[in-house]
Amino acid sequence: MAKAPPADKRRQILDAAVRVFARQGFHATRVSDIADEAGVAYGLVYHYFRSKDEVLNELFVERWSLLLAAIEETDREGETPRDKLAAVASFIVDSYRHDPELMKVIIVEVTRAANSFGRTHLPEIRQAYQSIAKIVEDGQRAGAFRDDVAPLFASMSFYGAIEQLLSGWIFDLIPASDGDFEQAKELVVTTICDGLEPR
Amino acid sequence: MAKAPPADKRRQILDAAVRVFARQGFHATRVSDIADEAGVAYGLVYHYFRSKDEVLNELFVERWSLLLAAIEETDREGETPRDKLAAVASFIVDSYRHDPELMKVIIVEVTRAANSFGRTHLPEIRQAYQSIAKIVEDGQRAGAFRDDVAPLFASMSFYGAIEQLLSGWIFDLIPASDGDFEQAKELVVTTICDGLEPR
DNA sequence: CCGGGTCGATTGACTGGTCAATCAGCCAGT
DNA sequence: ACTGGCTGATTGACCAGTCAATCGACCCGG
Repeated sequence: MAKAPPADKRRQILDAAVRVFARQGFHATRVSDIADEAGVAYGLVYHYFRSKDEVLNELFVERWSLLLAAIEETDREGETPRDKLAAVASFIVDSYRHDPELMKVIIVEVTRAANSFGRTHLPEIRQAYQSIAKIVEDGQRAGAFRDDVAPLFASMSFYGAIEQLLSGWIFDLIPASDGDFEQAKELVVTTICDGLEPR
Repeated sequence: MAKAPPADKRRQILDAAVRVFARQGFHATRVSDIADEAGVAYGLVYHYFRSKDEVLNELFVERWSLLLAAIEETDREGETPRDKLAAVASFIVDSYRHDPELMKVIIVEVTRAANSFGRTHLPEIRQAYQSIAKIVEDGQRAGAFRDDVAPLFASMSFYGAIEQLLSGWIFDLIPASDGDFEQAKELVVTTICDGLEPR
């Protein structure tokens, strides 16, 4: 059997945590729930992580750094500002489509929990808003967008609109077929960009 | 001293709870914190409320019913769909300007905590989205808005954009002068409405 | 080829601290 | 003296985090 499966218990614990956090919420899950879901002893969670918080931490940082990287790459490679915003919206929506449980945890327990857990990560979250704001600002400089709105405000609205749609899917408030995902992307980009067009 | 001040202890407790919840977050506040802040004995909180949850409950219901009423009145009295959406945006932003602590609690602890506490209130929250969606739908029927977007999606984006701006103010991510409040209202209404205009 | 030694991974019973909620009674006003 | 708003010490449950013990892979010397 060679080395056999290393079984990477650490990963196993993280994946289990996503499932349990998504199902019960962070506060309502006991560390033992994570261990049980992972099929692992209670203490092992503490072998790999300093605390329950650190598990969520790790999940957030892993995912959010991908988002930040994606936004910045988009900014570098994209053609028009509208294209860039469309790519960002697409990335976020597709992230949800690809792994709804993880995105649910990120959004519900971190991004939208800025008062409790999310407070620690405000800088990283802010970074995303600012990267998007930069896209808007460049668009203004290039004359593609009207320049009488603060880029950061536009960025917050844009991100907020997307996140609200994700919330709608997460809590079954709006339909979630493939067509719906595409329609949502288009809606957000169109409304924001048309609204930002020079008068 | 006549009847003296009835001192309405119940109200006193609710007001204190707003301050403490805003400062520390719902989970991090102990019932004794509320009692202390209200200058009242621990047990009295339980004289007026069945549980700590019920205190937050009460705060949310009080405020949210005002919002629902405002949206529906706007819908009845407003002229154009755009006017109606502008009035809704204005109401929400002014609610924050008038009582930031209360709005912080409502948003952070209920509206954006749909996984824990907010779950109970999903129906009422959903009701707001649907009332806004109705405004959009009427606009579509009247030919003021393009009709190839689901009204509920537009409604969610609209509300999400506003709520994100409130979050930005709550957590000091964006400037909050009177001018900023007005600019934000205008931004949200303009972008959403222009984006919804028939092509 | 075997005994035994090392060390990290793994286990789960246990502890300490935290709070929500209770309840037995106090006292001011009538 | 009775009633009901009011008091705050107490209790009981819960759970994050600790830790002492076991396991098992691998190595080394005889």
